[in-house]
Amino acid sequence: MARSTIRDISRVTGFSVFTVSRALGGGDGVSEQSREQILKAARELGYVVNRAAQELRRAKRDSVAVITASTSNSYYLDLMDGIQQALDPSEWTVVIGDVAVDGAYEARLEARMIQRLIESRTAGVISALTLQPEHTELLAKWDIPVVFVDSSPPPEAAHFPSVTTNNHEASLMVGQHLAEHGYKDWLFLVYPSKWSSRFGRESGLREAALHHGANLVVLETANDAASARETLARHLDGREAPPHVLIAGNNPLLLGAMELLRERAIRIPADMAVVAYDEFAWSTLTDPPITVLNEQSAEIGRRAAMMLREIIERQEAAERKGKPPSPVYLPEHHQQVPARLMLRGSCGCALHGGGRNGSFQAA
Amino acid sequence: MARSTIRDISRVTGFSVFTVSRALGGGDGVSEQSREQILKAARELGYVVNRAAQELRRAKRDSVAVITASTSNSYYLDLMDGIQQALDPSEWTVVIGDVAVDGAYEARLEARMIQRLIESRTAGVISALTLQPEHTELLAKWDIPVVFVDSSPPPEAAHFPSVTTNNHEASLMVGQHLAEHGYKDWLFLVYPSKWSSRFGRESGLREAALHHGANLVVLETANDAASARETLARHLDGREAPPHVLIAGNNPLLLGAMELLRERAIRIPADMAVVAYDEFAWSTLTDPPITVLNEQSAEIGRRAAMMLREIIERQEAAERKGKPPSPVYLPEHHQQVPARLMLRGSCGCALHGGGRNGSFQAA
DNA sequence: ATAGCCAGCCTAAACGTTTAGGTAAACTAC
DNA sequence: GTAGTTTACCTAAACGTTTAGGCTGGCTAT
Repeated sequence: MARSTIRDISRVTGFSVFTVSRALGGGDGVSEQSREQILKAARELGYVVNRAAQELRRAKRDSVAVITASTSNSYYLDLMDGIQQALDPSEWTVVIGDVAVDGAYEARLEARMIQRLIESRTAGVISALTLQPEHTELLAKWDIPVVFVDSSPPPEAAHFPSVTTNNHEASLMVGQHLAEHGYKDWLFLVYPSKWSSRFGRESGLREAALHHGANLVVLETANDAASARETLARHLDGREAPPHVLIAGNNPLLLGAMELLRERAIRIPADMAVVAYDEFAWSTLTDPPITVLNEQSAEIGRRAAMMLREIIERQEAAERKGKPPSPVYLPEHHQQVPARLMLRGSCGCALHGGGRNGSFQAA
Repeated sequence: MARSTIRDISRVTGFSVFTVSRALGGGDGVSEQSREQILKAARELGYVVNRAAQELRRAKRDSVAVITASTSNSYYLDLMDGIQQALDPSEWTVVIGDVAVDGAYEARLEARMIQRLIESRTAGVISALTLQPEHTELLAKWDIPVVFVDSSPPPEAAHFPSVTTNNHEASLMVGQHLAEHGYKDWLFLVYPSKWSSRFGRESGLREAALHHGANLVVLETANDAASARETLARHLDGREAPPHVLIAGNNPLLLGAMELLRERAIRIPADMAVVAYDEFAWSTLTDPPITVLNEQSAEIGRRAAMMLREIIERQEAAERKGKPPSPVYLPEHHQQVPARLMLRGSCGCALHGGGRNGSFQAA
């Protein structure tokens, strides 16, 4: 087959390479008649533009990367949905870069991913985890804007934009509800602080525990279901009775915990109540249905994507005017999205029917 | 900041552009001493290769695309895992191309995706759905190899490689089990035949129903949870009693069905048994735990990726020898992976404890 | 001492686009 | 009828790499 180039079309039609490029690109300076003739020839030759050549020549870059670790977390599916919604696929290419292997974060992969993104001159990055300081620095050096979602920028780059859940608030809400149930002995099973949402979640729970006179134990585990299960098992082995309530820091940890509780026949909520961060598809169908904090991750994704798009467009405008091409980050580029507590059976609430999906929303 | 190029390094070090390229690329023809000097300069300048320029110049392409629709199907997470395992990330870039919006397949997106893959001269494609004939033709024209997973090639391209579950076999196994329970009235809730795994699944159930003297109703729905719920609701409204057993064609359909059954307070398995295709993380924790057919999608992904890699390597070798660069597909490039039936409560089996994960495997 | 070879480096041409800058002819305004 | 503008097109130079081919000067084998 003939991998045809613009030059081939030029040869066939008799037009210059310039005219062909213009005709294909939809620019003006070509008569309608010539354009049609050129397009026809292109179709017949099976021409497809060579993106490498195109990107090399033009400054404009149109792909955006989303960096995540542990995509098995259903949180990210919604997040991606929101991002896709805000970035018209005919204009932007969204590539997702998972820096986890077997669900576990790997620093090595993060480095490789950043390198790759710079190599391909990515237009912008949405990161679902706090990147290592040297990597934000590198991206800044190459004028590639970054928006953090569900995570904060590293302290060295505090001015970088972010869209997060108001985790402290959300945890206060959780704590309030637990207190209403009368639970005094709380166990918070949580992932490492590599994922910065931990800080707000933990501080909120601490404040709530203090305020309501409850005892809070924080139990850290690696960020996957199997580790969560192991860690929780060891912890429960070391104490006489289970806590009043288990608070799972995210969806994979909840999964691991639930597997263990089922294995040990610990009844929920009779023996121990359970609440968790992260809404997920099966939450109403488990035994019992799980009370979760819904972060509206699709909304978070949508906002982050819009923010990034705006920053990139501003950057391009500045560049056209000959101004420095560094992205400009403003105070309004820090947004917080409120969360909602979805009440179901696992926290101890006795619910009759509930809404269409068997859930109530806390007032 | 200086977006430095090879030329800048050349200027700084005094070596020619050629030598710098060789030093960075790890080729020979450069003394160790010079190389170190060059690498040092590159590091100091913050040099990062421009991939567009690199790809333009060299023939070698190193990125592989996975085409899916409806990634929310947990099946695909495992599939991706398997693929990633087989393609060393330092050598290959795996990009995932979702051609669904809001979980629903869109032909428009498939066309755009194929276009994009050709534009960027992707080395190979793994497709989780039967591509449209004109698209396989287009990829063939550009000598881009394709391996189908969990789906067959279009009839026009029957010789294209594929790795699938032996769906017919698997359905016979399901049917056998349902017959053992004595169910005679089967309802198969299934996605459109755009996903070709439907054929084997349906034919197997038909054969089993015939053999065991059961009545099989096939109910088609769009491939997402919300549609499944609607479709099933309408179907149940139209009949006196629920069927003996509902067979959900995949994971999203199961989710939609379960939501409906819960809403209508149809007890499982007392009023109606449930079995489903696709293993998923929460299957043991639902109420009741779901009996599913486990297709071992990670294994399928691994095999497909290895197959694709081999085909690409063979293709490159042929090209180096001046032979035609078309990919060569062999008979052994059709593989089937057996499935396993995981027995849990929803089919009517009364299980005591089960294995560590509350499941038995059918003999 | 001569031929042959090799390591280490260079020059120059390619890869397939886009774009800056130009020209000739055809219109428009007066 | 002239000057100015617009339309439709062209030539040639980029973009940042890799690579084919060539040139040294020092080493080895005879």
